[in-house]
Amino acid sequence: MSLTVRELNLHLRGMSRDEIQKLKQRRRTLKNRGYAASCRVKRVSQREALELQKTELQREVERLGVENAGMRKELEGLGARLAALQRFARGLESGGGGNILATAPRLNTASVITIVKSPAQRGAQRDQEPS
Amino acid sequence: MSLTVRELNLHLRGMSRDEIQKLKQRRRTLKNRGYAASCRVKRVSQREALELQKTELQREVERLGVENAGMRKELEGLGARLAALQRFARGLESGGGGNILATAPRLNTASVITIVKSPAQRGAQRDQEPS
DNA sequence: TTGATTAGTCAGCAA
DNA sequence: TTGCTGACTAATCAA
Repeated sequence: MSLTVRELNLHLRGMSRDEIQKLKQRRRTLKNRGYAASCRVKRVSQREALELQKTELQREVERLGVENAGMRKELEGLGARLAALQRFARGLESGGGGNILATAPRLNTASVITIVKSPAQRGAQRDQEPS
Repeated sequence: MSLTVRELNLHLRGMSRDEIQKLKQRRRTLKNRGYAASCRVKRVSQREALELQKTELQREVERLGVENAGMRKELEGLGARLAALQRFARGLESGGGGNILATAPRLNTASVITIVKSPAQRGAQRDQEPS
């Protein structure tokens, strides 16, 4: 079966035309059988590849989603801290030029420093409204 | 061909056993032809569905990636603003209890307020160090 | 019996 | 000629 045409012809000497045609057809049929088989194998492996890609993409979506949620939470926390600082700074401003100490006493300054120094994970600071 | 067995038998009266078997086989063959066809159709539509899902997932990954990059940038900006505020607050602290004005004059207070008031999209404020 | 699926066969296209 | 693929057939399995 795995002979070239030339090699095949070598073995075909001294055969009737009919026999030769029959043999060639047989050869073709056997080859076709193999082609059909590899065609099916290809079909299956392509489907599997597609499913694999799909799974990987799903994993990627999951990963990005988690990362995304984490950053959203971080942004929320930082936003709350900035808002608290903004309220504090407004207090300093509204007190007038010369009397900062009245509206922003030593204690408040320290608390701002504390807020600023704390890393990132406290959403409760949103509630620290100075009224 | 779309008759039930009962309906078929009605038309089978007065036929030789051979003819009946032949007809039944013919019926089966025709049905098989249909089954094979729908099997191929199914195979194709499943593949298309898989490809569609893959495309949608790729789009989702792209969307999440963009959203992700945006938030990362936002976090960066907020972080810079908080750091600047922290340096300012440290300046207030190190000046001692009674002399806040010396280390945090009116001008600096105003600049902090400006920083705090601006929404979110300016990365250049990192350079506004109160010194 | 019916419907689905697999493997083998042939037709027909493309390289 | 070779290789691939669609459609058909028969065999086989599950329901």
